[in-house]
Amino acid sequence: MSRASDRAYEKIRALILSGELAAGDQIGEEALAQRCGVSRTPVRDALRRLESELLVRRNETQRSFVAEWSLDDIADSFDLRAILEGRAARRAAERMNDASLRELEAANRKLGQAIEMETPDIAGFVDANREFHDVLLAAAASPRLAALLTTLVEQPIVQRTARQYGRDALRQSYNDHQELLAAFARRDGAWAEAVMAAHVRRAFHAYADAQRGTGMLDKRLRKA
Amino acid sequence: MSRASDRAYEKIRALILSGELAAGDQIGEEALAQRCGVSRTPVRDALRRLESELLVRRNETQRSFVAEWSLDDIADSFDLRAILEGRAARRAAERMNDASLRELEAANRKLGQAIEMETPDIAGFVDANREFHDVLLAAAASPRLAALLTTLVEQPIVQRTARQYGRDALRQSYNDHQELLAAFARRDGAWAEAVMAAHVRRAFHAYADAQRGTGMLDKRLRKA
DNA sequence: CGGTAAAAAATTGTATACAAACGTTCATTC
DNA sequence: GAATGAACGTTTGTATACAATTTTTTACCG
Repeated sequence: MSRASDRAYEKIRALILSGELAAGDQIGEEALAQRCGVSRTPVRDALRRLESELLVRRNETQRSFVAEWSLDDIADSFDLRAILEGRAARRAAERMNDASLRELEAANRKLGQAIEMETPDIAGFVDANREFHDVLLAAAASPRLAALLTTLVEQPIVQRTARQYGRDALRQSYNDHQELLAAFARRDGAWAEAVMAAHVRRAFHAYADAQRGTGMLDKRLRKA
Repeated sequence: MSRASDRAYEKIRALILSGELAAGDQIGEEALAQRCGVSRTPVRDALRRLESELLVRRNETQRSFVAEWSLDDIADSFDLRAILEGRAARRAAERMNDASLRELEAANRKLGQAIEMETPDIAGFVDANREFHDVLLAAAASPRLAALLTTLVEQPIVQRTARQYGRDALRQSYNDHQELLAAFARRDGAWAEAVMAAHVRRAFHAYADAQRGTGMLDKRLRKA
């Protein structure tokens, strides 16, 4: 998409994920347009996108609000990710070729290096992790699966999760990926699916535990 | 959404699904605006929605084309539906309450009546079928699952599939639903999931067989 | 006071004008 | 004749004005 539209999307998304726009807040198009330095037209585009990603919700009369994610919502989201990423892993295993396999190995080597530094390089970890999952998704060769996962996987949540990880948890992620590689090398779809499902579910509990600790969860839906 | 925007959406969607806009055709915003009797603004909204439903594709330079669905694409779509509707059935079974159960029974009674008329009432069948699946989806209590399935289930494809069904296939659908009801009554999520997955996969093969028969499939992607 | 209705303010939807990007054609050069 | 590029027409992106709708305020009546 185009410049102004993208800028608005990124900016609004950042405002929401940083908490500057709090869950439940009403968001007016005009106000956002000024904050982003563009007109309402690209802001409307951006809001549509964010709505389809469930970061923004609209009430029955078309007003927009920052979506409120309860623990149930987050559980719901991870639940679907576990299924769909599991299926992606299965399909990838069944279709794996040597070139993709080498890319995945390289990505996980990078991931391994990031976590074994004196102090773990979380940015490097997240980066390598995304690369791994992207190559995997491409190997799964399902445009719809890719589209669904893209809207489902909130990179900021991945980041927050990763930042909660201690070195042990980071190593476990590395090991999961290594096991996935083994499953891929053997073209064992069922194995890959099971490993991936466990991988995502573990991430969910890490995230939920951390959130419970910080008391960051939304208490209750307000009237919109 | 609002009047002009909805009108454009419905109209364009109808043009695509009826084949008046053929797969691979480029679609200009201005031309569509005139055909729909609205300005480009609501047409752009509509195109965004259709793009997210994968009925419209955009090339790297933002021109829009009617998406081309190969048999692989249709298989991909049904594959995801089988997984997600299966998961919905499982969740519904685990959360089933008496009120929803009675609604589902009523919907399937209606479905049964529609297919047992002298000549089967396909419209009635499709209607009751949608009602059944809607209640089920509500009972599954997963907003994300609901959102994903809504974009995935192309009602026109459901309709085309149903029109291909003979009375036997229609009765099999009825029986599947009855079995789902039994699984729901026992709160047996695994049973419900398995029945639903089979139900959707059967629908896929019915659709694919019919398409192969009519030679309606897109041969190959053209250059965009 | 409490409640209702009308008016005012705020917000979103649509149309239109113009700007930017893209694709095509045609002339020029080698 | 093939390749390059400049000019033109087409298509999409953005801003803005105005229309339609919704929310809030205010004034009035019971």
